[in-house]
Amino acid sequence: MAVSEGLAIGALAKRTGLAVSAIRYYEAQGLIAPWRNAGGQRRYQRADIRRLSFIMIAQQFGLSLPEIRKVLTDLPGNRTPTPQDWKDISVKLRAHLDQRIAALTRLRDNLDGCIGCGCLSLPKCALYNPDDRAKSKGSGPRYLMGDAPET
Amino acid sequence: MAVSEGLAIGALAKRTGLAVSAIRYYEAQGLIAPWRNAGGQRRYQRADIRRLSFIMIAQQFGLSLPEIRKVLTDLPGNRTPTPQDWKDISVKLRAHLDQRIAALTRLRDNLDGCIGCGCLSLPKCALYNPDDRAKSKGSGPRYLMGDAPET
DNA sequence: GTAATTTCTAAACCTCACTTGAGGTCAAGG
DNA sequence: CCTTGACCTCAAGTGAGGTTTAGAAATTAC
Repeated sequence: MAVSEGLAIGALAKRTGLAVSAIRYYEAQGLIAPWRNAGGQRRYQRADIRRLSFIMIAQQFGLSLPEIRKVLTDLPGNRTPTPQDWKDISVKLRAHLDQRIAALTRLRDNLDGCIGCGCLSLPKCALYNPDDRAKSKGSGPRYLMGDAPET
Repeated sequence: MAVSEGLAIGALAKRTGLAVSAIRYYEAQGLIAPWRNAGGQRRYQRADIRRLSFIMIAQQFGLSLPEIRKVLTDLPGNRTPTPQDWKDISVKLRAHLDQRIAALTRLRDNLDGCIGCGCLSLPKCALYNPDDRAKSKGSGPRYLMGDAPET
């Protein structure tokens, strides 16, 4: 057993905590690219542990798999990320996360306004914030009130 | 035309900005309960405008439809919510939202730690936060790293 | 040299929050 | 009365992010 024949998918799954099926799914989505051994089984580099960890973290940050793929493939030559690459990516993620926090905080403040004023008419309050929603889910027009005709 | 024959579904849709299909879907999910007129068509109360607005807002706050149903059916007697009811509900939503903001903020701070230390090993950093994720999606075990054996 | 374990593929299935389509009925205006 | 538009039901489709299943082949452990 040569030292560097790579990890089998099950080993990688144990290392990352992901399901084997999920790793194969990520491959189908173009997020990771193992090679095959003589028997046709997938083999992974050590760096792929980090790659998968990054995927999980980025998901927590609210990125979709296509978005994550873009971040990863934007690396020059689609290389295995260097330490500096990870730093750069992290900075981008931070911006993403800051945005989400800001959006939620705005939402909370608006709700506070509603509670405070006791107007009871939630829909007439400050919660006219189509942006976060309209973009967040892909399908169908879902704008948030905003045009109640003269009652 | 008697004054209080209620709103038809299309009128309600215009008032709320929701699609007609969405309103019917909410009914199927037990979130709203119109009555039927002689011809079998749905008729809604005025209060249902508020009910739907509430549903949309709660969704922005990250509640699923089953969760929203629970909030609504927890009202004593499943009555049409009073002003005080809406206030109480809003307070609960605020708590929910505060939690999410706190979780994201924690996440961001942890990421900052990773960037700062330049350790490059994101998975070994402070991002061991299975909670938000493990509960957020219903199916399958998905814990977040945490057990990389002696590499 | 078996036996047990892993891995392989492909396709089907799952949840969530809806939308769309087919085929048919109801309500309102002229 | 007749048309038009709104409404009805039920089934199936969508997209994200996977899991499950089944049968076969490869690998590992004893």
